[in-house]
Amino acid sequence: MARDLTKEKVVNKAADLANELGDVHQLTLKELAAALNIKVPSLYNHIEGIDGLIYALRVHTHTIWYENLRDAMAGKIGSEALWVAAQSYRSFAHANPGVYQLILPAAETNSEIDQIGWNTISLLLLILGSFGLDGDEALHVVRGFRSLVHGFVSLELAGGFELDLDLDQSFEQLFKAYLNGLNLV
Amino acid sequence: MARDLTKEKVVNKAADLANELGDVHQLTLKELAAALNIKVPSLYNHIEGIDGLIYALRVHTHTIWYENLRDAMAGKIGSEALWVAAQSYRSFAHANPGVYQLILPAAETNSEIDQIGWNTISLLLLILGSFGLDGDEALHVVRGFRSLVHGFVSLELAGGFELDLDLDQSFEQLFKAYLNGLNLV
DNA sequence: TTGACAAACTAATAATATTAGTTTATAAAT
DNA sequence: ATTTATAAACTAATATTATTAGTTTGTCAA
Repeated sequence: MARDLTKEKVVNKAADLANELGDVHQLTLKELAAALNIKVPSLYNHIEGIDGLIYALRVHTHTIWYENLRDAMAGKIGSEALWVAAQSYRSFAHANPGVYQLILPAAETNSEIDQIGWNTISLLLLILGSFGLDGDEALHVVRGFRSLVHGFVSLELAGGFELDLDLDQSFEQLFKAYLNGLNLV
Repeated sequence: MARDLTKEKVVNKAADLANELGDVHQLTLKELAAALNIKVPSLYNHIEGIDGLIYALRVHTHTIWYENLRDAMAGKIGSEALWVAAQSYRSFAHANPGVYQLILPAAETNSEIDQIGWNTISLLLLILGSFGLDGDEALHVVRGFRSLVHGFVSLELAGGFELDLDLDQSFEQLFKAYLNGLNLV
């Protein structure tokens, strides 16, 4: 039959559906196949079952995450670049609520995904270098940065901040306090 | 037959198995029933299917989380109390890697779980009050505290910090920098 | 001793994922 | 133009897990 369906289209559709559902693990092959107007077993021509789909979505998510950050930071320097990175990370999560969680490493480590993740971290190290931070010191700060942003964003997505209190303000205050505490203002 | 099996025992066993597996969503009723030496349908005498089990595990996790924090903070004041809270939170996650994620709110909000969660947050507000922090200012700081600790801990549990760089040191540095930035040292 | 009940059981059904084997449309080669 | 190879669809069958229905059995209290 050879329609014009490709693995990329399957993965993109899966990402869209996951984002609509708000959680990638609620997506079923049944629903994905229906959205593509094919039968479930036909999916296996493009992906290796549900595990293969999740793996492909991991790669997809890491890729757009990296590209997002890279583009947002282009031309920015110093603490402004770090703040832009934090905001871009958060926007990325808002735009991809269903697959966002896939940027957490999975049990099976893999060089392809590790590579993209490392590219992303390298972007951050580059900025820190412009502050004169390097070596272990910079690595500790990158861990701090990731923790703080990931923590805020995942609590936010899960609906963990219930009170009627401005989220943008909470985020900015957290981030600025951390930078301030590192004397990187 | 009326054996001495109770809902509490079922939930505790499920938590143990989830922690062994490292992820509560990998636990099956099949495995749980086998561990309790009963057949799968017999589980329904104690829990309402897998959704009911997860719900009960949510309550369980929130409860031990709260008790853990409360006990750790007893008698502590000021910034030491905050640091103890952060460490206790992290230890809690280490000891409960499989169910830890259940402290994130679920889609369906519920007064029972909300209540325990609120108790936990109240503990933190109490300490902040001793710094003279209250109102919206304190609530922003609680959000920051939760974000930072949750982010670090979930990245750590997922294996997100791959490099051979001391984790305790990264955590302490992140936390202290935040406090420092808030001028709460 | 009997009767009620809770909690176990077996058997059957449903939903999803996966595998096996078949058909068909397209595109290249004769 | 016809044939042939192949990729990608399909149907049918199987496996796994969860759930429901209906039955049996052990315990406790009347």
